[in-house]
Formats: sequence, structure tokens, C-alpha cells
Amino acid sequence: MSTALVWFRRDLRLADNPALSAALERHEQVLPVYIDDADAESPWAPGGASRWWLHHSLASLEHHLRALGSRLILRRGGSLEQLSQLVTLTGAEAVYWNRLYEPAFVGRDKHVKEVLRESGLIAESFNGALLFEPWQLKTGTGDPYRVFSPFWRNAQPRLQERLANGQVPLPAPTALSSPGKLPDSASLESLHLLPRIAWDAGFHQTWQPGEAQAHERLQRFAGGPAARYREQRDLPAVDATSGLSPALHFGEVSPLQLVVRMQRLSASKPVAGIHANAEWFVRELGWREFAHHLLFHFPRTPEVPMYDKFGAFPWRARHEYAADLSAWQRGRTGVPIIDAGMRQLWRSGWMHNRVRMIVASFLTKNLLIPWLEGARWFWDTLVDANLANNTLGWQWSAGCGADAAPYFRIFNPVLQSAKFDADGDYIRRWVPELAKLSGDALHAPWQAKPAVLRAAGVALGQTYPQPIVDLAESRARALAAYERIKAT
DNA sequence: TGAAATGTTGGGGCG
DNA sequence: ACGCCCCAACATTTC
Repeated sequence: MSTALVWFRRDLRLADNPALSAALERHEQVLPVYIDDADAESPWAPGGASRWWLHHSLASLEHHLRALGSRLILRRGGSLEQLSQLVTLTGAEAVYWNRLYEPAFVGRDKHVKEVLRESGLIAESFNGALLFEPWQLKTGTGDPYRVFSPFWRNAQPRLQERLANGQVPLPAPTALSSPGKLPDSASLESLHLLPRIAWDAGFHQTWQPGEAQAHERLQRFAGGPAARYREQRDLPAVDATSGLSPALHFGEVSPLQLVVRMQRLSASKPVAGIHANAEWFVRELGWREFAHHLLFHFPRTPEVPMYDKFGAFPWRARHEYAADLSAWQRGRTGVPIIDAGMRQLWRSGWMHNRVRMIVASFLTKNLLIPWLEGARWFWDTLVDANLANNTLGWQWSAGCGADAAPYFRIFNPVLQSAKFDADGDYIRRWVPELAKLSGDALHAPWQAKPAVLRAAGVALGQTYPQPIVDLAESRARALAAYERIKAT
């Protein structure tokens, strides 16, 4: 009997899983494995929210595998060491996995592949996470892209062509036969993925990790919000986005599955503008592709600005900004849209993308706090924390990255709030102490008449903070700071 | 996937 | 009637 290991990492699904499909095609027995390899992940080991998701997603995968008559073997320790042990124990002759693109994993996986092959095994990796491998797309001069528009101009038609040629996701296996004698598995609890203090209470109300739940969410999205995606995706009070970012991060769904679902939707639904809406959603997947493309080709960007001149940017010093950073993290800045976003993040492990841009602009420009502080906080608190997307997002917001917002593009959080949360429903939901305010007073309570505040039971400095910065002053300060590095 | 300052235009009030 | 001015509305430029 020929046996293969399938090394699951961030492809926690059975359907459209190229490594799993290859193993099933070529071998009689397949052993699914997950390894908790903490050492390999530094300095971007998954944060608390991400680990919470991982715990439940692994439990879900194990459940699905058992339904097929299989198991998920959990191991702790070095990846190569654990794989080698499992190969010996099972007599496996092959190891398959789907690729990761973070700098910490690219090198490790290459080494694992080499060593396994040297010992006479089949070791093969697949693309299960991206529509395009980062090395597949190149500019006319053969360089990696640094600007999204030309990147997508190249990628999008190629994607269309593949769909037109009938590419579809791989089916999920209906049965999975494992070796008779299974190696020992660590318990899920022994991986200590859940937080020690129960700050995850709000997560359960919002999220159900797992492949089946991801498809339910996709179904819900395709059945309604997708048709209004382009107009409503920027409104944080409306449930207009797919909410699939964590599922995509952990590979509970593949981008190809989403693209094909959107294609089916455009083709089937006689709703005006459905095509443009579906296309816009796919374009957002394009940003995800672009982020992975950049991370692969510029592996230092999680810590270092893409453009050197930003190395000299006059950020405030830690001792100057410590209190402001803490206020931002806790949602106590005194600017309602900022506080609503930061509290949504803390409570639910997620923040609407429009609000991510607003809070990022506020941190880096109004507060002049280094973008890496924001990136680290998001990393620890987002259930969808993803190094490629997080890095792109923060460098874009700070203005120091590829295809970044120009440095002078400073969001005015009050205007953004009035524009995208016009009725204030989002603020009221997450900042309940302001719930009785409305209109301009809700978006900028410090400008409201005292009587209005009193009537709403708001006492600035007591029930809700005074703003920690003056928006106009800090805008000018940021422009002056950027002016200093402009020429160099 | 900005905001604010500055410039331009044209309707209407008014002497 | 006419010119002047104000200013909203929109466009362009600048940060």
C-alpha cells in the first residue's frame, strides 16, 4: 500500500485542495497532518485572535476528516523533524503540501523539500492559496509589479481566459483512507491556541470558523450583498462585505472558489449591474493577490518601508506617543469613528476595511505614530491577520509602500465618518455612550453645543474622552513632517 | 480608496 | 437698465 502525508498549513479545507487531491490520486492511503511549528514563525507568530480562529478551524477540519473515515494528526515541534518521524512511522513515500509565501516559510519549506527528496521521498508543493503564483506575473521589463493597476490589467484577462477555458475548483474527496495504524496525535488543547484570559467572548457571536461555515457565508453573500457590493462595501454599518477574510487566510475557501462563484452569479442573476458588482469583488481578491506578490518579491516590507526615504521620517518617539497609542488601541481617542473601529476590532476580532483605512491614517498621520505599531496591534487582534495584506495595508496608509496613498492624502476622520456612516449607526453600535447623539454632534462631539451634549447624557472628559489631538493642527504637523523627507 | 485652498462662473440682489 | 458685488456651486490646484 502506498502512503502519502498531506501537510496541512493554511489550507484547512477538503475541497479545491490541490495537495490533497494529488495525494489521493497517486496513493492508496493518505495521512493528514498539521504541525504547530512555533519556532519557524518568528517574528510574526500568529497573534491571539488568529490562534483562536486556528483552534476552531482545526477542530472543524478534524471533524470533516473523521466524517470521511480519516483523522487529522496534530504535532508540535520542528516541521522537518515531525514530518520525518511521521514518514518513518507510516512508511509513507510522499509528502504533499500547498505553498505559503511569507519570507519565514519560503526558506523553511524549500529546505524541507530538499531534505525529503535527498532521502528518496517524493516531496511536492502546490498552489492552493493564490490565483497566480507571485513569479507568474511580471512587468514588461521582467520586474515584479509595484503598482496595482498594471498588475491587475495583466492578471484580470488571464484569469478570465482560465475561466473561459473551463477551469473549476477541485471537488472535495468523498472518502479518504488512512493507514490502519495511526501515529500518535497531540490533542488540540495541548497546542494552547485559545487565549488564557477569555477575551474571545465576542468572537463566537460573530464568527464560526470552518470550511462548511465559510461556504455558508459565501452563500449568504452571493444571495444578497454581492449584488450591491460596489455601492455598499464602504458602509461599515451595513453588512455588505463577504466577511470571508479569515476563511481566506486559513484556506477554508480558495480564491478560485470565490471567483467561480461570482462568475456563476453574474451569469445567472438578471439583476442590473450584477456583473460590475461581482467584478469589483473579484478585484478585491486582486488586491490580495497583489499583496502576496509584493511580500514574496519584497520580503523585508513587513518591517521596513518599501521606499528608503521613509527611513528618515520623523515619527514621534515611543515615550512621546505611548499614551496616545494606548488610547488608540483601547478606542479612547475621543474621535467617535476611530473609537468605534478600534472597539469593533477588540470585541469581534475584525474591522470594516473602510474603517481600517481611517484608523490607520489617524494613527500614522494625526498621531505620527510609526505604522509598525499599528501593524503589530492589528496582527495580534485581527482574526484575519495576514502578513501580506497587513503589510500592504499599513504601508499604503502610511504612504511609504508600493502604490501607496500619496503622503499628503490625510483622511479627516470627521468627514469620513459623515460620508460613510452618515446615520451614525456604526458609531452608535460600538460607542454606546454616544448613542443619543445624532448628526454632526455624533461625528464630532467636541464641536457640539453644551446643551446638545447634556441632553444626550454626554459629559466630555467624563463619559467620553475629549479628542486626544486637534485634527487641523495634527494634519498640518503631518504635512510638515512629510515635507522634511520629500526631497531626499 | 482625500481635504483644503484657491479659482471660476453665473444668478440674483441692489443701488 | 445697468453695473457691481455677493456667494453658492462647481472646477482646479495644492498640500
